[in-house]
Amino acid sequence: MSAGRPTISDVAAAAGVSKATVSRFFNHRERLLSPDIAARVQAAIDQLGYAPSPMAQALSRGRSRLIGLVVADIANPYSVAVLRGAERACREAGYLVMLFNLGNEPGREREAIEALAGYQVDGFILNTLGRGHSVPDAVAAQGKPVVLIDRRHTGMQTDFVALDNAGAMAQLCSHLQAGGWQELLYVTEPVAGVSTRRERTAAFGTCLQAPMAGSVFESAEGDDAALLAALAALRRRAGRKRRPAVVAGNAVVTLRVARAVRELGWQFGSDLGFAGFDDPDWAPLIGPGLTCIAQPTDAIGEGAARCLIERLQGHTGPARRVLLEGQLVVRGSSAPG
Amino acid sequence: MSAGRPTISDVAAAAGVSKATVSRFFNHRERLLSPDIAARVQAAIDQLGYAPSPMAQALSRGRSRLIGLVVADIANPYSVAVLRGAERACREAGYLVMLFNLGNEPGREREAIEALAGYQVDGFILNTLGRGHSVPDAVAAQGKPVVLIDRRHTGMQTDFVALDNAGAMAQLCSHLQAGGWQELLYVTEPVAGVSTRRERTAAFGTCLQAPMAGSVFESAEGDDAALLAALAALRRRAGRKRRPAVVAGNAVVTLRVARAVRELGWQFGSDLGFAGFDDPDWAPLIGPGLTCIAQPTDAIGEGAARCLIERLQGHTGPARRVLLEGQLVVRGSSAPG
DNA sequence: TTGTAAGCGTTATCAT
DNA sequence: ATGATAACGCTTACAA
Repeated sequence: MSAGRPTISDVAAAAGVSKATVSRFFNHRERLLSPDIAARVQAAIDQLGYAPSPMAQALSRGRSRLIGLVVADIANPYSVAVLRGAERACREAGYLVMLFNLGNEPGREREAIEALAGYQVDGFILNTLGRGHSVPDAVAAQGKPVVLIDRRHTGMQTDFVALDNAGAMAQLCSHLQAGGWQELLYVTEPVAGVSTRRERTAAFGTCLQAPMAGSVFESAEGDDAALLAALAALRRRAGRKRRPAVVAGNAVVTLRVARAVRELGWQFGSDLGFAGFDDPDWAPLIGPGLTCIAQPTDAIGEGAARCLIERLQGHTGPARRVLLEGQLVVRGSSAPG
Repeated sequence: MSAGRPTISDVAAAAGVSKATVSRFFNHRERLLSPDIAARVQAAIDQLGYAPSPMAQALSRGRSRLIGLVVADIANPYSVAVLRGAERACREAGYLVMLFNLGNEPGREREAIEALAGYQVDGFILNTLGRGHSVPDAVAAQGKPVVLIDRRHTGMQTDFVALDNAGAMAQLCSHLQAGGWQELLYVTEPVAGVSTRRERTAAFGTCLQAPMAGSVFESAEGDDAALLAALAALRRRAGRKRRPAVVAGNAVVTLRVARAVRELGWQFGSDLGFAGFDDPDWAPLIGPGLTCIAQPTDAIGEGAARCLIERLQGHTGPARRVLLEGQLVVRGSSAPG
């Protein structure tokens, strides 16, 4: 009766009622419990410091009020920022988030989904690596509602929340154009199989109306020499009449570009223009400050959580696509000249 | 028999054996199961795609193979880096980590610990805010093993893993001294009640043997004007014979100092020396590069996980203090002159 | 070596 | 309005 956490039986005994009554105290108090009994139960609960076991509840109810959140890489500030928004929204709706970090290791999605499913999560929020196709299968197997963040998967008709990539790219390019930066290089992590990267790259292509010209460079980790060469080529292409600028596909790329520029001894805003996706907190400190698209990460996370919770509350209907606008933060790296 | 996940009963039925036999297949296969029966069970498992429910197992066993990890702020790269190390070590030992993020909101520790305890976590790894004293109580109430990361709590006799703060501070100061930076300012987040900050501040004091001189400035969020004033005062104090340098207490402070220096129009490495705790990935990009102490975050997380798992495996004995060495990364901000 | 049955801490369906 | 009692999916004596 006393070792470990008190159970519903302990409370029932202490209050001199049945387990069912104690359970009702938590679940249907107003509707069907007499005030004096309720008071006795309350007293027993306080005295013992009782709290229901979520695990036992989940087992019995078949629902856990747990939401499974899979992130591609917890070390990536974007993932973390989104995670924060989602976690807060879930918590406010009475759900707890169970987190699974893929650590950027490919092929762990299935493991993640199954581990989470084992804990009877009621639904999934997925910010996956985006490659491979184990995700659709694994999710389908669970038959639980899902919302995708940032990266879509072919063959999955689920809710999807992300930045408006095309709109953000248009903002970046027209801003650069207005500043007189006409020879662009879009630097992205390897595109293959990742929807976000594909979309941004495609949007970059459509932004290249005359007088703008541009090309794309895929920057892989550790491949710094190639990036240096690409930047050198960019400036050569631009010559002395057209100003060269880099558009970075995300904060990881921004860091690589900043390192490269430093190594080349160039100055942002004069030797090379810059504007990129994501707005890391160190962006104002690099050279004259880096112009960036700040993603509404909180809203993305919150939107995803909302979508999922609506589904959990029975909302049915076609898969939704929620695209949120980025905010252009102008700094010296894109100064007109 | 078929809706939702298959259960142990489904497998038992399909294999024509009892539930107990299926259970034994997972838990005591070698010791007490005949090969042919094992094969039949295996076949049924494969056919149905069965996996045991961790929740039901936890309920039945009283142990969950879950470790509760509380982090002060998931947006803080230090927390995240430690988390990664801990998570990996736990996973390799067959434990899953259940994460609770305090989001830097004071007073949520108790909530966190109780929520985690509800899921029957076998033990806790705590990287808390460090203020208040709800933590010791809440933990004691659960009677489960605990290891503290980075911040200690008075009145808790538990394992503790952290950076060797005194050693790291000594490295920073003697490095600055060697470079001729003799007038120091230690900038820290508000010290009150946070053991790490207290220890580093104290260590700074003991480093100030002649010819070194120094003082301490507590920098609060949003209080930029005061920081600017403190830096100006530092340079004034130094005069023209002694070179002034800042020691930053962590990456958050480093960011603030970098912003302030930029605003003042100073140059790191000449107008102002710098060396700080934590080595964010943008440190090489600020001015001539910022000299930093890189914390062994992976090792800290892993060490904490190991400590806890040993306790879970029955290790008993006095509370341990594991202090790990930081690594000094020298860059231009502390250049001798 | 295998099966039976009683738990683990809840909720839900009956009665009363 | 309240109390038995059977689930929920699993483990573990105890029997056989």
